[in-house]
Amino acid sequence: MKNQEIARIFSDMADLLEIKGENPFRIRAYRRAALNIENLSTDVAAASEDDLLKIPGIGRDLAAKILEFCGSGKIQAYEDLRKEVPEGLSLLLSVPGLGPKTAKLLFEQLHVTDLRDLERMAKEHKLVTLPGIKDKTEENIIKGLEMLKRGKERQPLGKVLPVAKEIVDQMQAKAPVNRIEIAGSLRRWKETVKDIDILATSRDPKGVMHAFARLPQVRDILMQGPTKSSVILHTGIQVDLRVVEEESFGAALAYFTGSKSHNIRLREMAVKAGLKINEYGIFREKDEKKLGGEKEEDVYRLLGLPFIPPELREDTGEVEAALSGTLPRLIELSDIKGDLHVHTKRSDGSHDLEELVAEARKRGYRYLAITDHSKGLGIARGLSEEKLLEEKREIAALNKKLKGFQLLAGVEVDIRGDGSMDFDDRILGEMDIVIASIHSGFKQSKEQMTRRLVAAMRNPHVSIIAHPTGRLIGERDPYEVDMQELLNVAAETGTAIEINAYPLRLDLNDAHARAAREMGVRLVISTDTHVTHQFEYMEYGVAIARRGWVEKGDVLNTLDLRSLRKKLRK
DNA sequence: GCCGTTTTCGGCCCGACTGTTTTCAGTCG
Repeated sequence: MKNQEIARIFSDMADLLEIKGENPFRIRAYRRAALNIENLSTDVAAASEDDLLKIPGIGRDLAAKILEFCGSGKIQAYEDLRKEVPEGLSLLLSVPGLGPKTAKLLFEQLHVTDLRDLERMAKEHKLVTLPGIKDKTEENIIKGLEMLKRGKERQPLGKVLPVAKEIVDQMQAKAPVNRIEIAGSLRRWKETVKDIDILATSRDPKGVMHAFARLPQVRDILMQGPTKSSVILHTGIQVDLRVVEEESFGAALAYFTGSKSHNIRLREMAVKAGLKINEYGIFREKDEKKLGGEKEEDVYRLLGLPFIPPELREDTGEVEAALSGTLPRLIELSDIKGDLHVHTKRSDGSHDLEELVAEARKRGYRYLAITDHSKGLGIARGLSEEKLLEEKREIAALNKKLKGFQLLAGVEVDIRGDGSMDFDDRILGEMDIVIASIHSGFKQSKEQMTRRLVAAMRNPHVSIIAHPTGRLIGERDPYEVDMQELLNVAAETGTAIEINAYPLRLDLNDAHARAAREMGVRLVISTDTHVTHQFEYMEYGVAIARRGWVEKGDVLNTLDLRSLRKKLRK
């Protein structure tokens, strides 16, 4: 997919245009286009001009630039811009608190062209010679540079969400808050997040701000006003807290949940309808009369829209779908009837069958697939043929004792480097469920990787492909795979693709899940549990599915056991 | 640069906080 490259170029172009002091609306058009392309579920390289024009925020000009890039590998306008604005200057924008105006000023007056120049000048106390810059601004730039060095990149959802929940708990205990909720990209369950956004209501906003700044996790206070504060935690993550009145809570929650581009769409619609939306409510334009805002639903209702769930609010077609009454009925955690990817201590898990069954029943599940690793995966104590069949017999014996719950005897069979399966068909044919996945040869070419996965899907015994790109968010990049081809063959062969709910995997990701669904590919959501508390990760998997517009009917492990067994056979 | 049951030209979301300012520009979300 060329999408990410093109998105990055458009976003870079926006930065360069901003430094040049271009028309802000033109800049916004580039940013919006970048965002929409980044979140697109289909490959722009395969799109015609007509297809491109259907993408929100893409008009004649940007469509031509995309086609130019797909044809020649570059965009002339971008190359020209880069010649005009010195390399490194757009990097200045990555310094928190330093924007395009200051960058331009620094370049024109002091000939600063990169971060090293900037740091040297700031430390030599030269920045204060510029108009509008005094000691405090210079200090803030030095601080911003330090923050940048410490790294402020996006962090995985699974690491940040528990931190956010802990802060909410502490605030509830220590601060005079009434309601308090996590908002922002965490509430949208984005797979990585840049910061934590929290919204609260209180009769004593100052008291809330005071308590917030004194939380033990706080390393640094970035700003603190009467209703809004930002801090940095010792872990380096930024937390923004906003306090509003009770009667504005819904409007503020909508505003603070974003995404930014979704909000802009709503506000544009509001303007056209003679309304105004801000974080305090929804107002009639002519007389400023407040029409609503206590509940989040008010915002959508007054625009004539059904409620749009937070996971969909990315401006990737959800507003259009809401307008035409075609929003999906998203899958919910309670729809999940069982987990189809679980390890025992026979391979690299920590529990025996009875312990896993007890934990699954506690969650209201009706079935569980036991899928230990295959023999070739020595590092995970993969099972030999004999051990696997022994486990199968044990499962059969246990099943006889269980009421209203069944175990499926399965295996997570390794797809070898040459595309062959780590067990032969005779063994695989014995199992209730066969998951195939890749654990080695991550560096192979896209063609080789795709060939391995396609070979697995064409095996009549393989019902599911697990974690199909092998990524670990923030730790290991996805391996190269032709996703379009993978999904084509999945649809053709009836092989289900897994959304792995382990928070560092979340693979399929949201965009791929959406593409899969549109192509009629069967999905499963599984936790890959090795230790029982990991069953909880199901909510992450369901969230990613929801971000991919996935409905209950798209997911096999929402079925009862009978129907599931039928669908697992090809 | 995009977009259109107000417009093919002339609009384009809205507000908090900071610092350097006597009323506002810059930055951020």
